[in-house]
Amino acid sequence: MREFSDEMLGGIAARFKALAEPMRLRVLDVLRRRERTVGELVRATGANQANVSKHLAVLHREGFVSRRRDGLHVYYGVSDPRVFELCDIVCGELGRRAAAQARAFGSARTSRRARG
Amino acid sequence: MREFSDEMLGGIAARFKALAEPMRLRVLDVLRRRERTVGELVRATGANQANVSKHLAVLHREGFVSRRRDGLHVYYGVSDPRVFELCDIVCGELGRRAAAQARAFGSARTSRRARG
DNA sequence: GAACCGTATTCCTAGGTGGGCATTCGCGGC
DNA sequence: GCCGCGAATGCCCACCTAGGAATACGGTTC
Repeated sequence: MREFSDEMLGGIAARFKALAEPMRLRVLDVLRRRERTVGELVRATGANQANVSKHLAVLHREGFVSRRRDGLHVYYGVSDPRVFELCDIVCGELGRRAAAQARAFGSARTSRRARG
Repeated sequence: MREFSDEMLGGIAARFKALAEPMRLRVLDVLRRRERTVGELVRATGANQANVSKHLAVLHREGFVSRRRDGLHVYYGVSDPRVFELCDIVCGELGRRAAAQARAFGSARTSRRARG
């Protein structure tokens, strides 16, 4: 009567784990607009080259980014834009929770407008 | 020029991390249909009571499940059904990748149909 | 082919975390 | 109050992993 099998749970968890890292999310965020070389990502994120490569390997293994070699450079891109849907859903809830907290803390001042 | 601030990245990553665990996903899966007590979840998941409680604490901290006390029992429920959207998106990609792999492995037999 | 550039990989360490166990807490029954 | 039940917490251990430094790999240029 389960919706997900054990194997599926493992696979889903593995993909979530790939996203459960601020630096990897930042990499994806940088890739949002267009594909980038590893060097560009290093500059954009502030992390060192080895780490960026490792994070990219994880994202690639889980199918979030694509890889393309061009001479000395390797270009990475978002292979499925739905990953941003994931972030938006998570982020939306985050925003709602923050708003709820704000209402709770500042209820005397903002309660009317907050829920109005 | 970033879409997400550092703070947001941390929050998003924290929520993904809460989902990056097969046992927690299984708990959510059990809660999909209706709310349950901790004891019911223990029986349904096969994990021991302490672990289930700890996983529920994580899910609760990140806002995925709600809590309701009723006498000796504590009922947990899914506080935002969108969490299943997250799983479905991730799972859908998983399915597409599996299908692609199946095509790759079975190319001798299916290559004509697979790649046209 | 030697030097060079960009990228990937390896080794290491410190910190985080799931699981098991024992204990404590919250609440109701007696 | 004491006991019993369900749930939460603390402690421990094994494992994993992000990050840093050094090194290896791949490809281009001369």
